[in-house]
Order: sequence, then structure tokens, then C-alpha cells
Amino acid sequence: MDVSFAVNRERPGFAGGKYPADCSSRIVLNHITSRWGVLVLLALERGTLRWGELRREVEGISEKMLASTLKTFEADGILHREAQPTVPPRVDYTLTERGREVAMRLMPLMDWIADNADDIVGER
Amino acid sequence: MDVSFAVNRERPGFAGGKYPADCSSRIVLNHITSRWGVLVLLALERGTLRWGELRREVEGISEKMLASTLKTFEADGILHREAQPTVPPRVDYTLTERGREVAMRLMPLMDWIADNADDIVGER
DNA sequence: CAGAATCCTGTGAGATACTG
DNA sequence: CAGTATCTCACAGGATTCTG
Repeated sequence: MDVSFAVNRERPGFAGGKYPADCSSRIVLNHITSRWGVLVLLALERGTLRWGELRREVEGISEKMLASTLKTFEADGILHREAQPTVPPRVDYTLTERGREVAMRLMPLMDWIADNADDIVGER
Repeated sequence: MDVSFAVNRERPGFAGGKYPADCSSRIVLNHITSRWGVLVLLALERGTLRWGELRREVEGISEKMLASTLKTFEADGILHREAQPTVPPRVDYTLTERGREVAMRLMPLMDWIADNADDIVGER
């Protein structure tokens, strides 16, 4: 595990360590860290998925929240929605380049959580 | 092995790409991505802070939510609380090693958000 | 199949006041 | 200074029904 780069690093992001209440960063952060945001992102990171596949993949999500999460990410340019005009309809969701950038930065965190969650919760 | 659904499941995290609804990973994920979790973690990543400093640093957080967020992280072993028995009281909050591991994995994401948030929100 | 429209609820979260 | 203790409520989120 590489620790070297994080120590005493001058952080330019977030205006040098401040977190203004009404900045666009907070908005985007809230989109990504919304209840289902991370899970949807991670599911799509492995490739295109249809609506129904997403519902099954992101266990527990309601249709309403799936729709809402997908819409937010589409508006943010994080994922691309492609509807085929067939009957029955088929809709594919794919991460955009921007979405892949986010997902990529999410994965080290998710892997760490997967590795440590049992310890953390179990301790209690 | 089930070939039909085993497309390219090689991600080790999250038990091979599934996200069980009631797993400890979800719990820890929710703690970290709670409304104020990321911001508190990031504030403490630069070093120990006192209660009052945290309140000012994490702009907009209420006392109730600060207390609640800190308690959750302390119970998770993500931060350490040290109270001096002085008058007036002084309490320091510091990330544990575990907390530093989380914060470290959060920073690439936060830096990306800081760099791209204006584009994302502005587009709309 | 992929949603939209409704209705409803729990609780995350804010405001205020108080205290060791 | 560093917190509790209440009160309150908006809204995120769920359940159900309907449809092109």
C-alpha cells in the first residue's frame, strides 16, 4: 500500500482546503455520494447495462430512485442513455468518458471498503 | 460455473461485483458518503482540528450533524477523540491510521470534482 | 420492458436553547 | 468551549399503480 504521496501535500483543490457552502463542487459531490450514486457508477463501470440489469445489479434500489439517479448523472454528462425504438423498448446506459474518470477514482475507495468493512462494523 | 451471467466478473472488491443490500460494505459506504462525512474527513486529512475549528472549516454544518458525524467515525475507528480535562475544555479530533487510509483514497476524487464541477454544473 | 405519476412515510437534518 | 436536549419539518426515498 502506497502512502507516500498523501503526507503533507499542499492541496489546491477546493480552493486550498476550504469548502464553500454554495459551490458547484458541493453539488457534484452530493450527486456522486447520493445514496445510490456510487453503486450505480460502480455497476456501470464494468460496462453498458440495461435498465432491468441495473435494477438487479444495484440490489435494493427502487424504480423511482434508479430513474432519479440516472437522470441526474445524465444531466451531469456522467452517463449516456441510448434508447432503441423497438417493441419492447430497450435502453442502454453507458458511462461517458467523464463518468469513467469518476468511477476510476471511486474504485480504490470501494476496494478498501470491501476489504475493511467487516472489521469496522464487526468491532462494534 | 454459470457462463451465461459470468461475463467478465473479475473485480475482486464487493464480492466479485455484486452489491448485497445488507452487507457491511454498504454500511461503511453510507457512513463515509453521508452528507457531511466526506467533508469532515477531508478537513481532518490536513491534521488535527478542534471542535470549533471543524465547525468553521466544514462550512454550513450544524452542531448536531457535526456531533453525529464525529461519533459515527469515532465508533468506526476512523478518527480519534482526545479531550483535555481543562477549563474551558479542549477536544482534539485526529484521523486514525484507518481514517488516513480512507482520506487518501478520497482525495483523487475530490480533486477531480474540484477541477470539473464548474463544467458539469455550468453546462446545465 | 422501461419507465411516469401518485401518494405516503421515515428520518436526516436544521434551529434554538441550555449546560458542565 | 464543546457539546447535549428538544422540537420541527422538508424532502429523500419507498410502495403502488398505470402505460406506450
